[in-house]
Amino acid sequence: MSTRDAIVAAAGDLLDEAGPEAVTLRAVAQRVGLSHNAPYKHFADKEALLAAVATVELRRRAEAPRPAGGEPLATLKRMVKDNVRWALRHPARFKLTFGNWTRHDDDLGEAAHAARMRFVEVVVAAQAEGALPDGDPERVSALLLALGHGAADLALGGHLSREGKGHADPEDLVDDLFDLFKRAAPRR
Amino acid sequence: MSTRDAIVAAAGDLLDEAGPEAVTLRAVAQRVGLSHNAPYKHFADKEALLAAVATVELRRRAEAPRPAGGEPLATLKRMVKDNVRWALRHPARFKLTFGNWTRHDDDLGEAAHAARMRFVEVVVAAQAEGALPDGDPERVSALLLALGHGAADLALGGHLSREGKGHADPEDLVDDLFDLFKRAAPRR
DNA sequence: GCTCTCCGGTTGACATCGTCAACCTAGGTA
DNA sequence: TACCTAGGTTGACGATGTCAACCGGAGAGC
Repeated sequence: MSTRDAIVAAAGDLLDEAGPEAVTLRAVAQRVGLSHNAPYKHFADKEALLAAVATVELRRRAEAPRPAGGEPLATLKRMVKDNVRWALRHPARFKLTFGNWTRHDDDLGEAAHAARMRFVEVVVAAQAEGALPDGDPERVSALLLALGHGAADLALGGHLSREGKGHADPEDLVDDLFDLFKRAAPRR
Repeated sequence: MSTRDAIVAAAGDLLDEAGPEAVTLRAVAQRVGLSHNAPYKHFADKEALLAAVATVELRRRAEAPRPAGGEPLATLKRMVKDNVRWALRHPARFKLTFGNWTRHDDDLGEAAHAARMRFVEVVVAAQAEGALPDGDPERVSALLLALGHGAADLALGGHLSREGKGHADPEDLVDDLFDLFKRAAPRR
């Protein structure tokens, strides 16, 4: 593993273990056993390092093998719920990945695009079965991703309904959306 | 206007004009014409000040009068799109409001609850007309809010489909969701 | 074999930021 | 009159991102 990769990994670990505010260049460098300025030999600045962390995270999630069997619609639902669960389990990585980038990063953009494309493929398959409305598959895919993203983000902020009456888990909202699809499907 | 309110307003203005990283306690204090430590006489720490900014923002949005006429479903769609447009026009305020709160703030929690309740009311009306599926109105409302939130957040991060083929505005996704509602409505 | 040049590393400094402690002062209260 | 307190000030501190300067060693070119 290159030193650069070690720095990225250390930053990711720190993120998980101690939250975003603990991810300081000095702490990262120390964890790798280097001096506080070593990261600057591999990254232009802190944001570039964080972009690398987000990129490996997106790639890891996109490259994980999917059990391709079963109905496309069920697979799709599983994928969206997977996204939601990932966000809830690793809030810091989730918020970093989809967070505040002040510059464009080519690698990150490409990794994000690849991750999206995995959804589009399954949407196409589901449309072929008549299980999803026709229309641009990228747009249908965006609808799914947006709902999952929003549900997870609101849940993390405590902005879903309070406990008790009317309380909704983010995964429940995914179920609701897929129920809508079923009831609106071209062939039922 | 109390000094406290002036500080909150100054922080909000800075947020709009120069982005989140420009909102430093010193800059806020200077804009109000006070010394760099004056905010501590009104807020426990920076996060408490930011929570106050988010609270007034939520209250302002919740208290804005709605043109109550027309079909509830159309009103609802307008409200969701309003949220999306607000997020796109004021990304910093949007991200602050729904962002990373490490502590609970009573005022902020209540303001957020009130804002949600405005949606629930309209959902109830739409359900009474059969324009929305039955089921817990808070949960249907959460579905709407989550989609709008997710669509706006992804759009801000450039995570919706690229320009050109398959490109989807966040408002388009709201339209798509309401189309689903129409096709799945109990009475069409 | 000698020299030169980078690549990756180090040390030290700097401005800025959030925060704390101490002090000050005017106005209301006992 | 004496006192307390709300709101303000100054000055300091440690942490952080970043910059500049230095440094050693592995190759490339002669």
